Amino acid sequence: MTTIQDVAMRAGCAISTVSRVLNGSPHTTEATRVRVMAAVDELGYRVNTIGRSLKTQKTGAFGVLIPSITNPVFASSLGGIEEAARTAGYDIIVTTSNYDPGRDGEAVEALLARGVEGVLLTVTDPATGRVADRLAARHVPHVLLYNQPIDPAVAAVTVDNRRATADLTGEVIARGHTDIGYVSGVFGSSDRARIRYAGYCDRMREAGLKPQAAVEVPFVGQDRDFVAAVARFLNAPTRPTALLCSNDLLAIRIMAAARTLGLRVPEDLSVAGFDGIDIGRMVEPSLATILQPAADMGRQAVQFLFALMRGEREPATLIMPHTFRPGRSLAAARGGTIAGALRAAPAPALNRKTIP
Amino acid sequence: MTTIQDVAMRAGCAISTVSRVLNGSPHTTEATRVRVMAAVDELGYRVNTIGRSLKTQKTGAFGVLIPSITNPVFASSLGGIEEAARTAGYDIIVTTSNYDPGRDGEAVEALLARGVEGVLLTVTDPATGRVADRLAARHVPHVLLYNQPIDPAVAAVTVDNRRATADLTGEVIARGHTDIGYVSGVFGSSDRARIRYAGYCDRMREAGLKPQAAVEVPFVGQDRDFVAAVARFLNAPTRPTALLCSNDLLAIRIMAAARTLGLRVPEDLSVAGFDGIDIGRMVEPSLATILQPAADMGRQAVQFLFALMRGEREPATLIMPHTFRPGRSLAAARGGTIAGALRAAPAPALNRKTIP
DNA sequence: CTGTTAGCGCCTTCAG
DNA sequence: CTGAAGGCGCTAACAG
Repeated sequence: MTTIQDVAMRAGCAISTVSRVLNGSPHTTEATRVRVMAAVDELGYRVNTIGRSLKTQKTGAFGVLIPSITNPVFASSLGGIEEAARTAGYDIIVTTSNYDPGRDGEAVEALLARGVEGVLLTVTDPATGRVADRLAARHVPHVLLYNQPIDPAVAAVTVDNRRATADLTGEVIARGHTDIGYVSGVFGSSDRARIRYAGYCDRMREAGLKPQAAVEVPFVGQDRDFVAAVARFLNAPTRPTALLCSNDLLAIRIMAAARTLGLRVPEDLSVAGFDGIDIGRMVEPSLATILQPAADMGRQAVQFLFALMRGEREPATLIMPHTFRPGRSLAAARGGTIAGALRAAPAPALNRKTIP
Repeated sequence: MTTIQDVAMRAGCAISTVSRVLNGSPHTTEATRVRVMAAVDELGYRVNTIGRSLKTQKTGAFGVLIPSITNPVFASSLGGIEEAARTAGYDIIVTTSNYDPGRDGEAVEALLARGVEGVLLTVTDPATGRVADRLAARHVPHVLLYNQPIDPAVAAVTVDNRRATADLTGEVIARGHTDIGYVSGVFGSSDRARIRYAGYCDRMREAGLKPQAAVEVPFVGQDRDFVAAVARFLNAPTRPTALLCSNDLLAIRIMAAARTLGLRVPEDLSVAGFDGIDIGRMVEPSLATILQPAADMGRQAVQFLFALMRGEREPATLIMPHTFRPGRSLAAARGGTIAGALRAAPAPALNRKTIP
């Protein structure tokens, strides 16, 4: 490894001079600058970031904590984050919690020990986890992403999940549906799921309709178990004509499960999601959903974090715009009655072969 | 910030003693151990990784370079990598090249400057990029992921892309297709695409069929442009009855485009992909593809990297098993002639509205 | 404008 | 078994 010392010797000057040249200090002669750069080239020298960090207390890196990398919505935001970070010359250290509240805490500790200058996080639940508090206690700038902070003093970039789901519910109602169900991931592992459900309830009541109890399905797990779980309520006599899902991945899985159960989407069941992942536009039928600007939210969160680090901004909640993206999965209600839908679907016969 | 010094004072001992306790050195009394740990707890002390790194020359982090985070196949492998790294107490620094060969080099430099102990990379093209050489020159352990190394002395974890595509082509041929096309991303930005195409050619020739020229479509870009590009060859009188795509994402986009053009999959056109991303099982029709164990490949690459770092293994190419995953997108050829397929699809009429 | 010097937080011989 | 001291690579006063 070649150090700044080697460069200094080669260039015939002091290490401080080399340091100045490298950091573009104004007080330096063109001649020495050239000499130093030449030495740098010849020796193939590259600053040792870690030596620098020890001195400056800056690591040029920040941490990112998300529930999962394989959910496209987080992958998208991570893509935006990575791009914005790289552009600013920052590195990112990526960790996942896999929706495990306990791991949120561990992950943040690890990030802190590594000396990240800031943290971007999507926690399992800001209400119970309180990881943001630990960050605040140690004066490490941080921005919540997707989460809706409990404490307004913590910075966040999100969409108005409640309003967005209310809007989406409105779209479903506008298509003549009155019997609208709600399926979500486990509430305990996602504040978004809870908030979105509240938005659904808002709009249902507003329209004089009765919000139905949310069906929580374990999101991760084997395909077979999932289909079985879904079958349990899709085959019930109370099956709704339209189903809102707390996120797109869930919606897409539900559509696949429905197909397995012999139900046609949207003829027998309309489905809508939330997130606006790309894949939703390519599936058949295309998925109606709420589009949140994931990549852009990631970029914005990075900018916000930098502003926080520079002390240029105070924590605040930044609400990004959401839009309704129509899709063939959401159609007008036919007849609009449960009876009609049930008649159309030969449910019982097909179920037996999929439910153990 | 509380340092090891503070702990030493609080515990009434020397810094070195604290260090020994923290690092589990055997030469230490139970009594002092307890005293030190108490001090650590009371002060909420956490080792400063960067101070330690400077001394030990170990950062406890390795770098990951992939083309894109938003392609599910890379997201999956990244998920596996992250998990394996975390389990081993390592952090990962993630960078992307966005399929830009120039950025491969930059990214590796940045990783090196940060002092990563190793690097996992999927480069744009190992033939032209030669980034692995730079890593080797600086004695930084590294493992190629997905890439097929030119130089057998560089470690790699991949599947046998050529053989796998040959297998897939065999499945298509077995279903009665003889007119089989190949679509891929730009060859210049993916060695996999080239190698897979070669596998297709192998099997076609073996079956006495004429391999068709690969159609390279720019993978990134607007939806409209993509459909237009695809329309150009899907509407040609020479349209094949089956289409092999160099990866799943491309295949799924092609299926969506085909639908837009009024073609039915698989009735008018069979489609197969490569990668085995989850979404492929949920789309309608489900996508026939080659499944490569992405997450597991990521994990294996991490293990390989660790072995390399410990000097326990020599570089080698680790070939992971691939499997054919059937899907409804690939059906038996009907009649098996171009004419039949053309008759079935009302192509010309529908095209005009999608091609500018 | 440039060189000297003192650490940043930690680990690790080397004495005691 | 424990303490003292040097130094990892670098930056930032402070002199010159």
